[in-house]
Formats: sequence, structure tokens, C-alpha cells
Amino acid sequence: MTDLDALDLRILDLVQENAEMPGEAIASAVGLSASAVQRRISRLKREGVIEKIVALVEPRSVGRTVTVLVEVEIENERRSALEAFKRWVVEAPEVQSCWYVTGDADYVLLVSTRDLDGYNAFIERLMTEQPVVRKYKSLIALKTIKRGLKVAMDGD
Amino acid sequence: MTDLDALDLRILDLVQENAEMPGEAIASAVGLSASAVQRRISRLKREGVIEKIVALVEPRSVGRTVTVLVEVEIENERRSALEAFKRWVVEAPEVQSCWYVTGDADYVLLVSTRDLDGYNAFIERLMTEQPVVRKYKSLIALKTIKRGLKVAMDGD
DNA sequence: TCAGTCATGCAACAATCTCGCGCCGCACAC
DNA sequence: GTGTGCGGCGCGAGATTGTTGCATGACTGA
Repeated sequence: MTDLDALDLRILDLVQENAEMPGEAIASAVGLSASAVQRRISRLKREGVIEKIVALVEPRSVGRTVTVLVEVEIENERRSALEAFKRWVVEAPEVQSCWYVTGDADYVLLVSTRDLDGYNAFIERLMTEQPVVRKYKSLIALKTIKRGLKVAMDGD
Repeated sequence: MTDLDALDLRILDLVQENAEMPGEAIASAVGLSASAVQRRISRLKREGVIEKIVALVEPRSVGRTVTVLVEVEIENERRSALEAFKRWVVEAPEVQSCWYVTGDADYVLLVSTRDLDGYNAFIERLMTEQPVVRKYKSLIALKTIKRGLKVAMDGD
């Protein structure tokens, strides 16, 4: 596996917040030269530590007003149908994230749609196209307090 | 407010997937010149449509093995304590995202920790430092099927 | 001690972004 | 219709940022 030193972690901490920061700025922050920083960053990308660099878009400003956490229960039977379900989820543009979880629910989906009509259409599509879904529960996000996928680098 | 045309949406669709794509590549994909694309992107940033550009880090590769969705119930009383709770959540490094939701739970937290000990420590800190939290339920993510915050640009 | 390895800093180079310019198309007034 | 202003465009020069080759120094193991 990859082992990362303290400098790598500090660099990751910075680029998770702002990936546009020039190598030179990171360099002076962590005490390296710009080229050393760039080399580390491209290594981190090559090794898959940095999955990708993406733009975070404010959903409301592109007309996506509805965010829902959907808890999904599965007919715990055929395995092939489960694979199809997962593929469906991965390809569905409304689904931002999806986890297989412990507890009453089997999967939790983070879904973003234009409005409640759009969400309803999504759920309808889910239930008709994926019969493995036995039931679901919608936790509609009335307010987003914090939004991100940043992982901490220090000791929790 | 901002109104975005079809070209803006196509650009946003691309940079949400890969923000490193050179302006020229985007340009040829959407049928513009590189400088026009760059101008649009900086306008989108200025207007807050693009919140920021960030690196997505694979949690396991930095030693974060535990992801949990925490459903939190609140003592629906003092409003000031609620504000303190939200501030706490925003500042807690383990919390990646947090939504105020409908349903039995009041808030849902997306939490990432090094291991179950780390998660336990987080919960303990949450419960002792934030008495507004009446109870909670942990949905431990055994597997991440899809991870991202990309919002769809087309018609759902 | 002596290679060998690896990451570094520096400097040249390449790629990308930024910005001013002139141009075109559209809307509105006359 | 014709004029005028506005806004976004493409082009190109210059600035910024990223990439790569090379020599140096630290560490490792024989």
C-alpha cells in the first residue's frame, strides 16, 4: 500500500479545501519547493489517493432545490438483482452517493432533484425498475448544514 | 440572480467530473474558444455557482476506514443550543456533511473516522458536549457504492 | 567505506490561464 | 431603416502555473 508522510497529509489537507492553490503557495505552507509539491501531488493522483479534482456546484443555483436521503430496504434474495440495483444506482444521475449500511435499512441514497415532482419521478422509476427494493423511507433535507467530502488528516 | 444557458450547464457538467480539464478541451467539447470557456468558468465562480474546486481523497488510503450516517434526534427546546449544535457540527473535522431532515430524525450527519474507536470517541464527544442531542442512531457504511456530490445538469 | 536509492531544489521549458483588443449580433430608439 | 450601445465572442500577447532533466545531499545496506 501507500504510506504517506506528514507532508503528504498536509498537502492533502490543503487541496481538499482548495485544489486551485498554486504549487508555490502550498510549498511555502508546508516548507517545500513548488516542484516537490507538484511531484507529490501527481504521485498521490497516480496512486489513487487523490481520486479526482472536481468542481463543487451549488445545487440551488442550477435549479436543484431538493435533496433527500433515501433509506432503502431490499428483498434479501437474489444476488444478481442486487448487482443490477447497484449498477442502476451508480448510473442514476439523481444519485450523488450511496452506501450499504447496517441497521433497518440496507442502502442509503443521497439524491438531488429539481423539485419534489422530480423526486417523485425518481422514486417511481426506482420502484418500478428495481423490484428488489421492498420499501423505502425519505428523509427530505430541509436545510444543508454542511456539505463536503473532506476527510480529516490529523488524529480525528 | 444568475441565469445559466445551455453552454454553462455543459461546462458545469464537465468540471464537476474533472476540474483539471484544460479550457481548450472543454472548448472543443462545447463549441467555444478556450478563452470564452475560461471567462464563463470564472464568472461561475464569482457568482457562487461553482463553490470551490477540491480534491477528492480516497478515505481508506489516508487511514479513514469508517464511514457512518448518524441520525440525530434533538431536544426541541432552546434555540440557542441548536445554533451551538450546528456550529459544533460545522467545525467537527469528522463530519463531512450534515442535513436537517424531515422524519423521525432531525439531523443526519455523514461522519468519517479512522476506526470504530475513533467513531466511538466522536459520539462520546457529541453526546457530552451537545446535550441537545437526545438520541442517535448509527448507520454504519459497510460499503460505499457511489461517492460524490455531482448534481445533474440535464432534465433529471 | 562505498554504492545505490530516493526525494529534493533549481532552472529551463511547456502548458495553461488572463486580459486587452476589435468584431459581430442583438435590442432599442428614433 | 439606421444608428447606438451592450454583451459575448475569438484572437493573440503576456503572465502564471505545471513539468521535466539534472546535480546534490540524506539515508540504507553490503
